[in-house]
Amino acid sequence: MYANVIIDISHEKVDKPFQYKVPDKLTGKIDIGSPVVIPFGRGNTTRKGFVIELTDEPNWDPAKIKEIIDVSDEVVSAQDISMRLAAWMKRHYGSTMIAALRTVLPAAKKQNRQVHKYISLRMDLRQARDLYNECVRKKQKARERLLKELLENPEDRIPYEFVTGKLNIASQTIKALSDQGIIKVESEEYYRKPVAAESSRYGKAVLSDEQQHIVDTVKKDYDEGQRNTYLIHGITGSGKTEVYIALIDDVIKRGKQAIVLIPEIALTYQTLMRFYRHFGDRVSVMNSTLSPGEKFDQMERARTGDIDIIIGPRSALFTPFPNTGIIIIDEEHESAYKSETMPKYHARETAIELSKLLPDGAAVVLGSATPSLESYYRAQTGEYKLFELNRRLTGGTLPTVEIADLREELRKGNRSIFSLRLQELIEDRLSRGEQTMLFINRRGLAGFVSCRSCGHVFKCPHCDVALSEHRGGRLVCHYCGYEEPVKKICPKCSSKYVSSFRAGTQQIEDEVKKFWPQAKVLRMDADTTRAKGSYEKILSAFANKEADVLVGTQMIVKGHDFPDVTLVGILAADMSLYASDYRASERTFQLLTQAAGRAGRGDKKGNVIIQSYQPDHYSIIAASKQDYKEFYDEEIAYRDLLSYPPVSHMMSVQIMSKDEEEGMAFATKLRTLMEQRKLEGSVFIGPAAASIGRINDIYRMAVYVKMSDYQGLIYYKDLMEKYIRSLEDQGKLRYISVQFDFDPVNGF
DNA sequence: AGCACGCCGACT
DNA sequence: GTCGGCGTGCTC
Repeated sequence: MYANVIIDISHEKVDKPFQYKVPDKLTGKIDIGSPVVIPFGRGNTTRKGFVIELTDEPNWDPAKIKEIIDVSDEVVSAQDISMRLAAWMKRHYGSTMIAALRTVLPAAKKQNRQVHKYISLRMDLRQARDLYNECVRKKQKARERLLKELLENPEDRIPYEFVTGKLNIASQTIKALSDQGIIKVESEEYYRKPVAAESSRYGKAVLSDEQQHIVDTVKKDYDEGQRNTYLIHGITGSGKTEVYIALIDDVIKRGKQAIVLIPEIALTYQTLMRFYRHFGDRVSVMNSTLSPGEKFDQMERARTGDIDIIIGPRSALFTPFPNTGIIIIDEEHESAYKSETMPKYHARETAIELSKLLPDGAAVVLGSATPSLESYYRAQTGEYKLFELNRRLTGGTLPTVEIADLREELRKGNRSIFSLRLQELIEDRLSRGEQTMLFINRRGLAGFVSCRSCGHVFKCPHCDVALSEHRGGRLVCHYCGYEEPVKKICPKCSSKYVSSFRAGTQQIEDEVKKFWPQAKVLRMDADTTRAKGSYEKILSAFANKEADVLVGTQMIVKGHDFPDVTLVGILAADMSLYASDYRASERTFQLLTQAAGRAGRGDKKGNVIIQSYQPDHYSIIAASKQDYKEFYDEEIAYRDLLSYPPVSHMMSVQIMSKDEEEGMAFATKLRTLMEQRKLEGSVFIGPAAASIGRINDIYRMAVYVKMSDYQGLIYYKDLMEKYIRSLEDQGKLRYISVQFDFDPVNGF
């Protein structure tokens, strides 16, 4: 048995695996991710390393392979935990160890180290000049070069990297000179701080009874040694952020640190500032706009105790705090918490695993106004502790929500995108100088086909998902591969208004201008926000009342309160319902609830119009009532019936191939492989073309496995991985790649 | 990174 | 000869 080990030193040249023999006495004690003590280098100095792979075959001259000395127990450093977490991610999500390590370990630290070392002269110039001459005479070239540089700039400190790099002087030489008292090596830490913090700290917010109850419970559990996962189901404006801050305060008092995950930094700027005002410069932010160097600096600041709190996207989970005490995941239902690249990890599950790996454990707090089915389900089963925050603290009354039946509109002869009721209300708001938001739900616009007369949607007879129209006039199911030709006439009501519904923000903008030429309209979508800063610019223009109407996609429903918005129109609420995956209803409900929450944030009463072709769909009805529980009960019954997550588990085996037929044949082969070793209670679906069947001329297809036992899915994954590896070793799998996605959130 | 090896000039 | 500094290359 051999183990591939990476050495615990951070330098490019040893940043690769080294192979060691696993001695008999250690077999079984060593696993992927284990910290081990190994002899290294000519002098066989003992070093710490981490096992990243175990194999039977040596791929190095066996005579040269040394033995692992021992498993390194004890002192659980931040790095040990990262390694274990990476190993867990590899097992749990089916990626390579290298990919897992890359995700878990801080980004490359090549340029711009956080610690700057400087070299300066430690003697007066005359002495130095004598020494220099002596070096010239003795032909001690390295010393000569360094002294020359120092003599030319006697006032300056020379950067260490310049000396070792440009001047090519070995570290030993520098050390010798330093030991002899000729030069001085100083190190100076500096960090790039992405946001200049306001140092003023605000006093404690007064918490409501509901809020205080959460804080007290979590504290009490913590004192009793319990490390739980909590779900806070709190409507918008119910004060989740104050609860987070109070919990963090407590954790910091205990000498521990806090990780706060948020979906996208740009969208929660206001929340961010609340943290800054409370914690001052003890808090730092990570986001995608930071350079790798800046990101690394934040990691370093965390490691060295310069900060106690990090706020950032899912990758902030891997912040190497010495002693993390709490992990908070805000807006936990957001799909951004699921990685789309290998390893396809979910921040929520990974946070919980991390809390278990931490030597003293950590509390995990999830918060959302519309929790994911996963979390609410686990709260129901008792796995998480559930808290409800039902009162709006910020005041403002809940808006009146009406559903406009678009089938009815068509019957009345209204073919415009706006229902009569919406037209009436827009007119009213324009006359009163109040603002309107028009929201178009474009998610999952894969080209579903519906009857505009009766609302009938063409669905797969086997899977209960909408069929998508593919070029060539066929309707295709992405789950099982079922196909049928596009029909010109609705099979239900014989109407000929059968069409795929496609409407963009541009169209809506034009339409508004046509109806109300006097209205000033702003548009926000992927096109208008491409330029840097344009997102904020549009939102602040709208906040300053430079426009009457804001038209946009889902990006307008998050963050930012507009007190003068008293009307929200959701133009095609069912758009996301027919996305061809099982989370369509959940996403629709979440989007509608959020969009509706935009109206009436000030003291004026708000209205919301939800336009839909399917006004009796439970996710639309529940959203109009702002009733989460009603939605949850319906949805969980559906998931249960069809064995979808969270009731069961699902693995998507994603095959990418240059050749369509070859890829399909391979997908079929994988299914057969699993069927030969079929486990009780597992169901196979596919292979079928992925919802995006081809990207960059690579064909994509998927096989799905549903099973209530997650470990069973891992068993299948290991089986396929082994098979794929054996093919790769024979060089037979050059144009096909396979990835696994467990409990997928984003369609493939 | 850290270490050893081989090379080279300087000094005894 | 030997000593000490320097540069290079390797580490399973």
